[in-house]
Amino acid sequence: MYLKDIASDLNLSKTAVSLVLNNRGNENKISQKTQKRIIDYAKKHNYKPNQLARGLSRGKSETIGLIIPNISDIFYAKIASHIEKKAKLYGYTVVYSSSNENPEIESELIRSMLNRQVDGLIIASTQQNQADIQILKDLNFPFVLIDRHYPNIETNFVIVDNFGGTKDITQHLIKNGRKKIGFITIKSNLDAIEQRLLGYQDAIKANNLEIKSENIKQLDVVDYQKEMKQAISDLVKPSVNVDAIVFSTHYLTASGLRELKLLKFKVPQQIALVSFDELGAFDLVEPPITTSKQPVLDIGNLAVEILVNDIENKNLKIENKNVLKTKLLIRKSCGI
Amino acid sequence: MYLKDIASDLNLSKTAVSLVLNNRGNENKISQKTQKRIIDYAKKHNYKPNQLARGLSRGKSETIGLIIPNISDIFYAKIASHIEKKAKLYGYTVVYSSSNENPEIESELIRSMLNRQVDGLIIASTQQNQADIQILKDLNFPFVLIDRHYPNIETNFVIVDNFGGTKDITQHLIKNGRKKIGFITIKSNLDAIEQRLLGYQDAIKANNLEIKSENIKQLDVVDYQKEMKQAISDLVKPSVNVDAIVFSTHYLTASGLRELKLLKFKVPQQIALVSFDELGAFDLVEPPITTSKQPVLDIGNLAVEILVNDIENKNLKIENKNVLKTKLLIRKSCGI
DNA sequence: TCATTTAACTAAACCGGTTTAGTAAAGCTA
DNA sequence: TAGCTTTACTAAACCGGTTTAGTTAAATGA
Repeated sequence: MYLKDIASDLNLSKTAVSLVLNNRGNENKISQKTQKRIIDYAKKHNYKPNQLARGLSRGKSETIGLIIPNISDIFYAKIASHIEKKAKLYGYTVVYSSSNENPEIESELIRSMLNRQVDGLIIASTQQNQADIQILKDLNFPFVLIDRHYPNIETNFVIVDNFGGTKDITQHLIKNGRKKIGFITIKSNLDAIEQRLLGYQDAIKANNLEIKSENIKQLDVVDYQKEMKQAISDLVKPSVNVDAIVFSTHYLTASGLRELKLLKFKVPQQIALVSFDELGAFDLVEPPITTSKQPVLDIGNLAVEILVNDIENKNLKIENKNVLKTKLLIRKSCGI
Repeated sequence: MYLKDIASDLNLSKTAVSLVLNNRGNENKISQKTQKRIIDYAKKHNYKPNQLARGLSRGKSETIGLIIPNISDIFYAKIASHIEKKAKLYGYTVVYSSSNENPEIESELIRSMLNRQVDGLIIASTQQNQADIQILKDLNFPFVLIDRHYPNIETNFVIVDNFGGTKDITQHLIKNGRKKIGFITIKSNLDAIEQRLLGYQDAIKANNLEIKSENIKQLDVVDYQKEMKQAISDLVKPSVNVDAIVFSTHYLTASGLRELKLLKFKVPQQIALVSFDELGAFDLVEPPITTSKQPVLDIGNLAVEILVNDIENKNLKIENKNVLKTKLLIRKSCGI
């Protein structure tokens, strides 16, 4: 059932039908009687407009594109879920794609989404794609960066206080008497990862402890599972002998704990540990893991609010640069 | 840069440009020289067709719609990730939406996806929406059901052997000497959930144990966290006194273990437990949890293969009704 | 009572592609 | 050298909506 069918069935023009079904009947002086006929007929035949045709002629698709590194990472999956729910409230559908941390794929995805006429983009960027972000900005195309942003481009963003969050968990270890604290992170140019390292170092410094390079391990993003073995054994060997470890991501924490268990270490008695970011069952793990939890709900909601505001030019006074606080969840792994 | 711009810049018709850029230059006898001019010019100006216009006129969108209960459930997130990767190989983009187990939302999503001219659908249905599935079938619209299917409609599907998987883990408990085995599941009409109960019961029967209704707890899908307390205390009270519990989903397992820990039960010494389906850190939990792991990679890949085969009418002989086996991962929670 | 306004519509252009049905010119055949 | 093919294109219709610029008939005003 197409618009023209309704029109011819009711002996009306496509225009009249289109106007009425878009709630513009009154302003266009279509009589109440005719409006009712159209609406009733459309409802009766369950008419739904072809969104491609609609999008093509209006230059709008009521669709938000979401580009994230990986939908199977629970962190991004949760954000995606919140984004979807919030977007739905505003009448938008979400198209998502994963970049797998590959800037070329990200670039291709951005272009492909534009060709699909998405009305706006939410991007957790690889942070190695400044060019496309700049293009989006120059085009004045609505978009919001989440989780990662480009410090030297002025954009909307919703990120997390990685520095503060990591500083918090590190301080917490120190407060509980740990003095030789290791830090395991990934090799990465991501600002978020950099900030976590700085947060760790800042906590160490602030407490008059020494920042030792031998205490800091940077693993390959892909091969971290293999490299974890070496990293842990380096940190526990007598000459280093850390009494606590800060992990910069949830998957590193899981991997590290796995390794410590294999080596029969007592956590937290011999080695305490804390994690930046949370995994589903971190409260069930033995020992339950102290984390800085990221506010995934807020990230998703805010991103959509900013984006929709931008798309629809509502100019609600929404702060468009957001650094959200993490929440410290104290559990046993830090050795209280 | 639009098609017509290329055409006028090169003094050609839109037709010629369109044909060449769709690799149909040769069959339409466009000279090699002209083809090269077009291709070079398009590349130079980074021309990308408007997908809405393309979709509208071809009646195809190169898009697959994915409808799942909840993208933030790691099980579906993983499937979504595999679907996306596989779909990309075939040149399709994925649009997803979550139904939140609400059949009305599911129905609305199916219609909305059709209006968006998706070329095919992959649906993990609420199983309370037979009507729409039947409509899709009657329309001869390409779709594949995953995770849940409608036993009395002939459709493509990729599901998991819920019966066998649950029977396996239950048998495993029995083999290890457990005799009074509880079963905690959710109240649900889902065939998958039903099959898990039957698998549990079948294992009990096959081993000449008694199926007791007091051993079986069915919790509300939404309020399971609250009801878990009561369920566990019912199962452990002296008159029932189970020595093992089978959980029918990963989140029930997490919740149940949390409760058992609160009550200071020794798992698996006093109560062993096994889980149908896996959560990220189940190997790190204390004790590590024995599960029947679902083959998420295969579910995703197969679903896309069947769907694309269907969409493109390739008629590769792909089995279109698939019941995949789960994999038993034996860890300490079952008390070996 | 005739000009003007208003109510209630509609025809046709448009969005940016694809596709059908040609066409002009060159090449080939008899 | 007229008639048929083939080559290398193109004009215009089409996809299914939205939107602009009217049009017609009735109502109002001076």
